[in-house]
Amino acid sequence: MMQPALTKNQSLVFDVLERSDAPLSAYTILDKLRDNGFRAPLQVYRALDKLTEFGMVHRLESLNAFVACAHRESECCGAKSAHGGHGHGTVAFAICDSCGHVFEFHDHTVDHRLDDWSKSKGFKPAKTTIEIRGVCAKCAA
Amino acid sequence: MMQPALTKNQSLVFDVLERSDAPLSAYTILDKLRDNGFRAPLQVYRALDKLTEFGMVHRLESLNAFVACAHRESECCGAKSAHGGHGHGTVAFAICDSCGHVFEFHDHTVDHRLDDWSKSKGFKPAKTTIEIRGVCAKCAA
DNA sequence: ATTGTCTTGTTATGTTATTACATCAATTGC
DNA sequence: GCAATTGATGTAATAACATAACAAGACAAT
Ligand SMILES: [Zn+2]
Ligand SMILES: [Zn+2]
Ligand SMILES: [Zn+2]
Ligand SMILES: [Zn+2]
Repeated sequence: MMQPALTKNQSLVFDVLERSDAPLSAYTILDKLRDNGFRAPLQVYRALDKLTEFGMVHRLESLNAFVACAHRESECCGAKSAHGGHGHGTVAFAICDSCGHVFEFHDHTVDHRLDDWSKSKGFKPAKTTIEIRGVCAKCAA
Repeated sequence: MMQPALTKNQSLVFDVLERSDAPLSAYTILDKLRDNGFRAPLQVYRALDKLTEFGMVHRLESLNAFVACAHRESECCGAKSAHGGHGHGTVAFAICDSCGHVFEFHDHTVDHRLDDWSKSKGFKPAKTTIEIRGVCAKCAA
């Protein structure tokens, strides 16, 4: 999917996420945007839905929170989605429970193994979630 | 962790989950146990916490729901937790969005790759979530 | 019996997400 | 120009998921 120019609300939500160094819940985003005219959760959820669809934002299922995509094209094997944009395949997250920092990475072997399992069972995967909760190097020190 | 005998509430919750062929939310479990004297969410959540701790129940993060463990010791490489009981390491789930059936499996290679990533970054993993949402063979047919 | 620990019951509250409906703006076809 | 369509927005109400706080009961160890 090619991503069109962002609407006003989408831009506001994305900017908030990009400036944050930890995942934010939809309601936290809402609070941060009250001064910009946001009054209801739906304004946030609608923007998040689109941004997620564009691949610019990821939802962290184990946290019920959202992060701006931190995928680095350069340090990646080149796994892309069929979509346009900077899209990517399955991505994994390591989430520090101490400082909240999220590391986004891609592992081709992991993808491949999960694909193999799916193929062997005739399971048709649509979306895969991989999240490692733990403590980052800095916080563990 | 060795698992002690289950308490009354823990048994009731576990039985409900074991009889179900799809994941159940805490509130659905609550409804099913009204006739057994359950009146409040906390009665369910407390039991679920313990059952999860014992490794008898898993929480599906992408669904906010719970399943009884379907781990087959026999078809497993032998990855065990340090705990007693039938404990296991990281397990993956394939969840059919059509019929709700959940396939629980373990892939040693995947575990190993994620461990490698953690080690390389000095990240200390505590709990890993792997969930594949899609459509099962039966439903895709 | 007293203490400590674990489980339970109950009420209230907090947090996350969606439904329903009205409105507004940009685009397309005539 | 002027419908008709489509997509974005605003607002209120509600649903769904989860925890805090406190009281009371069960049970074992001393
Ligand atoms: Zn990304
Ligand atoms: Zn950290
Ligand atoms: Zn299991
Ligand atoms: Zn199915």
